[in-house]
Amino acid sequence: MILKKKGLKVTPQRLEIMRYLDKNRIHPSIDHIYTQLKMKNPSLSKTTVYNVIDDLSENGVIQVLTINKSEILCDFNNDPHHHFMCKECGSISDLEDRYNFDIIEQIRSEGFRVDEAFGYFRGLCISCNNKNEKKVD
Amino acid sequence: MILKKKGLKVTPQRLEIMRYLDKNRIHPSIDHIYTQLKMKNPSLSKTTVYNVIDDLSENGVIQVLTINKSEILCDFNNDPHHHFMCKECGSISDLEDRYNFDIIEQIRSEGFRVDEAFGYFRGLCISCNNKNEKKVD
DNA sequence: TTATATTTTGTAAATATTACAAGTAAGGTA
DNA sequence: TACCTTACTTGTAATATTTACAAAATATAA
Ligand SMILES: [Mn+2]
Ligand SMILES: [Mn+2]
Ligand SMILES: [Zn+2]
Ligand SMILES: [Zn+2]
Repeated sequence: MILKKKGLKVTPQRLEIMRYLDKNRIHPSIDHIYTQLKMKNPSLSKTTVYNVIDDLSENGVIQVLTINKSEILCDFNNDPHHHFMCKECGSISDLEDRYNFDIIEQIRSEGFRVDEAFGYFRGLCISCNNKNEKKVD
Repeated sequence: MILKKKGLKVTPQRLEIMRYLDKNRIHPSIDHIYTQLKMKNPSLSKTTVYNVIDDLSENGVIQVLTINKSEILCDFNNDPHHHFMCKECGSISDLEDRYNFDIIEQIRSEGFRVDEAFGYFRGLCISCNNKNEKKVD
C-alpha cells in the first residue's frame, strides 16, 4: 500500500481521491475533483481535497501542475513528462516520453540541485488544430 | 518604438513598467512591480499593472511565467528560455540558451500548433546548493 | 484645437488558497 | 477487543490574487 509506505494513514478520503485521479487522467483541478467526489461523498470538504493533494504531492505520490495561472492541476502520473494545454478546448495532453529530460543532467552539472522538472506547452491540440486548418481552406 | 508597432498607445505607465522590467531582470510579480513603482508614481493603480502586463504579454512584448502557483511572474525577455526556481531563496534563474527547444519541432510534427513553450525546474540554486553541501560536511 | 477611442484609476466582486479549531477516526498497544 | 494517541477531516473564516466595471483622464489623429 503506497500510503502506508509513506507513513500516511489510509483514509477513505485519500483512497477516493487517489482512485479518482488514477481513473481520470485528465489533469483535473481541485474544484473538479471536489465537485465530482462530493456527489457520492456528500460529507467531503474542499479543504480535505486541498490537504490530500498537498500530502500526496509532498510525498511524491502525485504531481501538481502550474501550467495554468488560474488554478493548479493534479496528475496521478508522477513520472517526469511534458504537458500541452490547448488554448481552444482547454484540454491538457501528456506528451510522449521520448521528449526526454536530458537537460536535467546538464542543469545538475552546473551546480543546481534539480528536484522537479516541468515542460509546459500551449497552442492548439491536434484535434482543434485540424478543425482550424479546415476553416482556412 | 515597440508599443507603436503593436498599435498600443504610448503612456507613461506602460513606459515605466517596461523600463522597470528591462532594468530588473528578476522575474518580478505584479505586486512587486506595483510596490516598486508606486513609490515614485503614487497615482499608479494595481489594476493598471495588471492591464499593462496583459497587453504586453498578449502582444508578445514580454512573457508571463506560471512556475509558481501563488502568483504570475513577469519577464521582459520574451525569447524562449527555461527557468529555475530555488525552493530555498525563492530566486528565479534563467537557464542557458543551449538547453534548446528542439522538442517543439517534434511536437509540431505530431499535429499540434505550438505557440508557447516553458521549461520550469525547481530545486536548489547553485548558491543555496553549495551552502547546503557545506552543512553536510 | 477638437474629437474619439483608448487607457487609467478606484472600488467592488469573484476565485483560489490557506489558517484554524473542534470533532472524528486510524492504527498501535495492552 | 477496548482504549489511547496522533493524525486526519470538516466547516468557517481569513487571506491573496485576479477580474469586472464605470467614470475620469489622456494619447493620437484629423
Ligand atoms: Mn500528465
Ligand atoms: Mn527569464
Ligand atoms: Zn483543443
Ligand atoms: Zn537559492
